[in-house]
This record gives sequence, C-alpha cells and structure tokens, in this order.
Amino acid sequence: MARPPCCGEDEEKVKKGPWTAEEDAKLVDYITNKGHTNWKSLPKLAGLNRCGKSCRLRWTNYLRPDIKRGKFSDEEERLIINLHSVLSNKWSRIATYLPGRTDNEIKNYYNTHIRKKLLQMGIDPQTHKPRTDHRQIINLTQLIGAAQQLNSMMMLSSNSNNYNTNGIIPDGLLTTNLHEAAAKVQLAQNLLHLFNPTTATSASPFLAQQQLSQLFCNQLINTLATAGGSSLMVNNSSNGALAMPGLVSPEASSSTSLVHNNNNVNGGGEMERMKMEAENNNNNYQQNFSDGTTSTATHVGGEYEAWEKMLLMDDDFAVLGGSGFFSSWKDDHLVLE
DNA sequence: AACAAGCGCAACCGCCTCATA
DNA sequence: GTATGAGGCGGTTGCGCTTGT
Repeated sequence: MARPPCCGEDEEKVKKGPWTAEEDAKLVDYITNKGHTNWKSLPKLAGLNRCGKSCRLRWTNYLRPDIKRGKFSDEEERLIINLHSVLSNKWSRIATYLPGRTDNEIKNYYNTHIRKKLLQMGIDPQTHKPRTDHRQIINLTQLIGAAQQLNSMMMLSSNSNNYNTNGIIPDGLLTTNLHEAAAKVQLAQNLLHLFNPTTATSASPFLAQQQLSQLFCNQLINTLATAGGSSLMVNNSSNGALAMPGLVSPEASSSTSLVHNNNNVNGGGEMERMKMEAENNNNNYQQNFSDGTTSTATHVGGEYEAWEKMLLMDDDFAVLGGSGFFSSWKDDHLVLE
C-alpha cells in the first residue's frame, strides 16, 4: 500500500510553492527559540500553513544560519568532483565534506555546472572516465607520468626497511603507509580498466586509441612490476585485476583484490564492498599484512572512514585531482582526435 | 523592443531507512 | 517479527531570470 502524503488529509489546505519572507521569518523565529524536534507538528506550532517536510527542507536548504551562500570556489568545485568520483551521487555524504553547503545546492551545482564542464572535456560525469564515444582520449604522456609517480611511491612501500613498528613510513621518508599504497594500486587498477584494449571491440574504428591503450598498459604494468614485483602485486582472478596480498578479507582464503571492481556503478565499488563486508562482520575488518602482523579496523569512524578520507583528500591520488596526478586536468590533458 | 531558448535553483515528489510501539 | 511513521535522500519539476536572435 502506498504511503499517504506526509500532510495527510490536510494536504489540499497546505500551501506549496515559493516561501514568502514572512513565512521564512516565522520559521526562523520558531526554530531559533524552540528548536526542531518534530517537523510534523512544527508548522502548526510556528503558525505556518505548510507541510512539515516543506519546513524541514526550507530550513536545511536555505534558512539554516550556517549556510554558506554564493559562488562555489575552485577549491570547492575540485573537491566536489573528487568526492563525486568516489561517492557517486551520494550528495548528502558529499555535503559533509563541504561545510556550509547543502546536498541540494551541491547536487544542483554538479548537474548544471560541473556536468557540463566534464562533458566538454570528454569525461563521463557519472563514471569520471573518458568518453570513448566522443573520440576523445587522455594524454598518454600524463598517464605514464602518473605511473612513474606511482612507481617511486611503490618502491618505498615495498621496502620493509622503510616502515616503523607501526607499519607506517616515517615522514622523513614519505608521508604514506600501506593503506596509501593500496590506494595507489587502486588508481593503477582504474587506469588499467580505463585503457585495457581488450574492452574495445575488434571492430572499433579507433585503432590509434587502441594502440595507445596497449602502449599505456604495457608501460604501467612494467612500472608496477618494477616497483612492487610479485611480492606486492599479483594477478588476481579471471578479470586480471591487480591485488595487494598484504590485505586479506576475513572470509577470503586467498588474496582478495582491493582494487578491482571500482566502477562506481553502485556508488562505491571496492571500498563500499569492504564497508559492507565490515558491517556483515560486526563492523570489523581484519587486515593481514605481509609481515605476519594484523590489524582490525572498524567500520564506523574507523579504517574505512580513513580510507575514504584518504581517497578523497590525497593530493597524489589521480582521479581525485589535487596537485598530483591529473593536476592540470582542468586545462589541458585531453586530446581530441 | 519583443520573443524564444536556455539556464539556475528552490522546492517538491516519492522512495528508502530506521526507530519505535 | 511486524506495522507504522518521521526523517532523510536522490531525482525531477517548474518558475523566474538571463541571454541570444
């Protein structure tokens, strides 16, 4: 049975449409003095002929005192793109990283401004991957540069002498740790998926793109092999995904890829899967490291939050923009055929 | 100046989740 | 275990403003 409207039989009497200044004042005045513990009863108590849901939306999206209005800064825009590439359309989650901005505002901004920009650059605004249907390819040189950057990072990560007793590489060497290394691996995987020529049809008219893809894949694979060797990277499962054997899920008897299937189709990919796995395991997720040590992470406010944070904030993480890989994506990295 | 088209954004709609009885 | 309802979320709509012709 369908749920009745939130305002029930009073619906036809309830005002809809734009709010007047007088209504705004009433709502602000009431919430300032009494707060909002029950949105359903609030309109009546505040003297408003509005549905409680409408009041809530008006307050959270417009009247709240901590709302930052005005144009989004470049920094905010970059952050939104980064967040969206990881969280997909989870606007409320994205909004938590932008103080003063509402999910609705971010959603509108993305759908009107950012989406257009990405499309113009040949990037699919939903998947954040290049749109092959528009004969547009990413600058190979830049991608190989990314792979080389990954290489040097992996060299440090793969050497156990670089870690302290906490499993973290000291700042003096590099501000990173195994988790960051895994994030980089995830990047590599994304790139491989992006450019894996086997995903192109043999009838593809874009031979040049395929050749470049093949070249890039070879470069990247060589770079990764040099950096990590078989001790760090293994070929996992039939999909050819690269795995990091240091991190093993509790259920899996063999290495579980941290990096495959990060396709954002369901808004999360592998990281979301790990979270779900953690939830199904009483919010715990055990990490078994190559040196025999283990650590258990919790889902809520725990390791996965940290993971997410790292993926979102790390300047070196390619798909997330920042000052590292693809730092100039905004300006020049796309080459039109 | 008048009109059409496009754009931006506030607001709404309907579904989902979760707490509670 | 189930039903119910409030709150939350993402998708969509529609109106007013701007820009182009």
